[in-house]
Amino acid sequence: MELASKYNPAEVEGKWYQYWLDHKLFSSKPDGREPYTIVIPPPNVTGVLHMGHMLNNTIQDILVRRARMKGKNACWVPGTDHASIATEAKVVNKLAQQGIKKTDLTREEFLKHAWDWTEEHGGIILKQLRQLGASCDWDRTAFTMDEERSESVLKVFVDLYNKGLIYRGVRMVNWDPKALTALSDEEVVYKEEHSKLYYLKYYVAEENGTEETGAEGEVVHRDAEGRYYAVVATTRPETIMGDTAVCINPNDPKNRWLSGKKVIVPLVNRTIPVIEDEYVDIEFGTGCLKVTPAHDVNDYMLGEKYNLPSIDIFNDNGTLSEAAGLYIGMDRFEVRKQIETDLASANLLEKTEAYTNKVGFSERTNVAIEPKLSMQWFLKMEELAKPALEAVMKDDIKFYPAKYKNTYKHWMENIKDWCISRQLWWGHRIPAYFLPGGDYVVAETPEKALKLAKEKSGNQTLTRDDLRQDGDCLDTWFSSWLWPISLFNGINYPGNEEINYYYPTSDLVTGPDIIFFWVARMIMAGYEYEGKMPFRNVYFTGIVRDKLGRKMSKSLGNSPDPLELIDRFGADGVRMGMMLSAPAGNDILFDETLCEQGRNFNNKIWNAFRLVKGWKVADIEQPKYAKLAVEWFADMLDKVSLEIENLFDKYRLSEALMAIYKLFWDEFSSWYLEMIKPVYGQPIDRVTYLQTLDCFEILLKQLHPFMPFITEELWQHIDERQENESIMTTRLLPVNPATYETSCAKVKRFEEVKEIITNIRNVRAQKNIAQKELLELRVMDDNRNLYIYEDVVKKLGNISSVETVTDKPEGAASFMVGTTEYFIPLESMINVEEELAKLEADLTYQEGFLQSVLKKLSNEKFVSKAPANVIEMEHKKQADAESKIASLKENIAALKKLS
RNA sequence: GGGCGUUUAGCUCAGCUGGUUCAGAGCAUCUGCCUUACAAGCAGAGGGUCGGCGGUUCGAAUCCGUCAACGCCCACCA
Repeated sequence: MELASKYNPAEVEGKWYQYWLDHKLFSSKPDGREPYTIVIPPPNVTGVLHMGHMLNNTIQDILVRRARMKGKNACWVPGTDHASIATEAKVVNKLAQQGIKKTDLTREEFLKHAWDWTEEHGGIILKQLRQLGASCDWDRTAFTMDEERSESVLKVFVDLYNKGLIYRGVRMVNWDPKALTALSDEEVVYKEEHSKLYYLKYYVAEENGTEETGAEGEVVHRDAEGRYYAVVATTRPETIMGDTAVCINPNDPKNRWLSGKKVIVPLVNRTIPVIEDEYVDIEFGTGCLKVTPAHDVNDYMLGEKYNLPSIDIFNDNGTLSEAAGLYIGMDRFEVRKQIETDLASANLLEKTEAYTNKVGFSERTNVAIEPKLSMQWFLKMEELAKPALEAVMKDDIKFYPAKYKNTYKHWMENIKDWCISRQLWWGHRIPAYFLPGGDYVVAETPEKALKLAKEKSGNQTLTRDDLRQDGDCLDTWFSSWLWPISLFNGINYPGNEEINYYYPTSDLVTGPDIIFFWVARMIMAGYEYEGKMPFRNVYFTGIVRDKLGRKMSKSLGNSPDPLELIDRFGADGVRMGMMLSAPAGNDILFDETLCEQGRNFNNKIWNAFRLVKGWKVADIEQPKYAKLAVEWFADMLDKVSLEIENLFDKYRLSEALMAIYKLFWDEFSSWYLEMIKPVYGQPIDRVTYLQTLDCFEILLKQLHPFMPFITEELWQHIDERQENESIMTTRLLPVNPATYETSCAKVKRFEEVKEIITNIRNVRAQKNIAQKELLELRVMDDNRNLYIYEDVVKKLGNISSVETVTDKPEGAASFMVGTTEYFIPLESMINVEEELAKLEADLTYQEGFLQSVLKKLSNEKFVSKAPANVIEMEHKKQADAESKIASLKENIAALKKLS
């Protein structure tokens, strides 16, 4: 077989992916095996693959492929999310480009556009995942708005409503004036903004003068004409039209004089009361707070408490409404500028100050959130949260890394009701139907609703047309929180075979940014609807950043195109590049050189394979060095395999990969293959050859979860394979922990041999002696290891003979491994001075080391308090150092005689 | 404002319940090699006061306190 000297991923990746698909190797059906299930975090249906997906899905694929090879029935369920607000925004934009306004369309027309868009762009991302090698069971591909999922969502809504957990009411919500919808608290991101603090004058109304001023500590304002006024600090002067009170703290002496007064809203000239509440911070601004119940969450609370009127001065799109009386139709931020000038010219603006505050922005549309009173649907969370919190705290569900338990706990303990309605069209429409009188019923279908409506109203003549369905949609997360259940139809057909088999799923791999949006809610839904956790482990990935630590973003242009990376480095190379530096929960600083490293590794594997397969095989006796090598490597494989096992158990995937990387590159390629390599042109013995292929196969299996394509390609070439066979379906056999200790011991023993060889190479390098030139090796005393591995040392060191000596040879380079001394006779090639300097440096070090050990041992406290084994260790160090010093001194003396 | 986390080699990170010659790995760097598997490579080498200070201990990268820098999450100071 001829293989190119460089691995070409493009040639094999497509071929094998198709092969896997053709043979249904990703598909899963319930059977007698232990299930291993992952549900994909559904990407937005119209999304495009980015580096975050690459990381996330690579991890999932590694876990799934490994589980499959461990003999589990692995099922990775793919799908997409309708992403209500994001997709609707995209569709609105696209329509706008065609000159179509959403408001000009009926709901049905708009949804037609949205579905068209979804069909056109939807699922691209899933196709892209195939290039990465994702081993999803594609036959199970789902969509949060497909029939089964939609049905589940409505069922759950009705159920929660009937349980009294869903209610409808007018509340202060986060309003997105661009998307024209309410948002949940989680969809609001707070950013610091440099703005101004405006100090406004609120004149005291004439009718109730100010005669009782003058008390200690009061701060009273009067203008040139002697009129009294209060000063109110605000960051939002444009909301004064909605003011219905001014509030002071009853314990604030500065503002005592305002108690019981009425004041006049600037420009608006409305007279409003001064109320008192301890909510007001005495130290902030002037200690006077303007109260705008319709446009601030806290003011709303005050309004409720003191029964204040509420004036909604904004339209839904953030312009001022008729109710404002002024600036009608102007945008809120325009008004802020305008009103500043108007207030100033009316002499109602005392001053402004620079001020930095936090402003909420819509996560999706990035416009400033407007707190707004509106009628919305809410889900009560308190009861749902209890079992969900406990599950994580008790580690029934494990978080990796565990630090997110804290974050989770804090949120769950302070959970607020979830605003689940959105004023959007793209999504699951709320199954509430209004009767002509304003009453409503909640049911999964219009038919059921009609039946209920008749019962509720007692009016049997009602028809479908008399019922008006609520126009709102449900929050996207109201469907995704059911994902692990709805994918197996557990809501529609409780207790069906699939849900019983696959649920709870095994691992969830996702980003910590959606821990509340999604993870927490899935846990709640899991306990509510299945009585069980939705997954056993949650692996939180980090955020992919560029090498400067910046988030990858379109606007910065620092996000590489994943598909282009795959073209350049191969899917396996990119996968490896991502995994090499992605410990759970840590952000990964992505650098293309990581992919390069991945590609290089692929090439290394490729070439190692080329070497082995290039040998001629003969039925000759197995050389001793080869036999030793095979035995050693078997131990090495055992040792590392168990270590990898343990790392996987702890989800330390990048470390597991590194362990395999070193195993393959350093141990297998650099040591093992060099050991067994036959002399050029000579054949290899059959025994070693076959054993080497066995080792190679095990290595490929260990590598396969990380690098599926190249491992499949080479595995197919190891032997004659049947059509339908795949490395995917081979088993990764467990390591026997009982033999681990002995394997480790043997591996360690061989490390000494490696050290001897390295030292020989060093001598060659220093003396400029070519590898071809044969050398001799002398050992000071009987060394069992050397004796056992003599043939290996001879081969790799190119040593003609190894002899044990009792006297130090003269004119030889020397080195020590452990406490044993080795010599390489070189006669004339020895530079005495150089050699002396080296030995003396070593001697100085050893003496210093001995001193520190002796100091420790002469410390009475140490000797009396440290455990025996530690003291013993120190004694051994002492003895070793002393023996080294003795032989170094001898060598130095001998050398000096020579010079 | 509260909470959490991080700080170890030029870079990215390991280092679990203190104790092997414990200061590590990969990458990068440097030196020598185009040695017929691989220059996307081979053989070697150098490099860190473990963020600062203080404490506990026979012994601290590891435990405690404190300070500093950075990051993340939460929170109604207009």
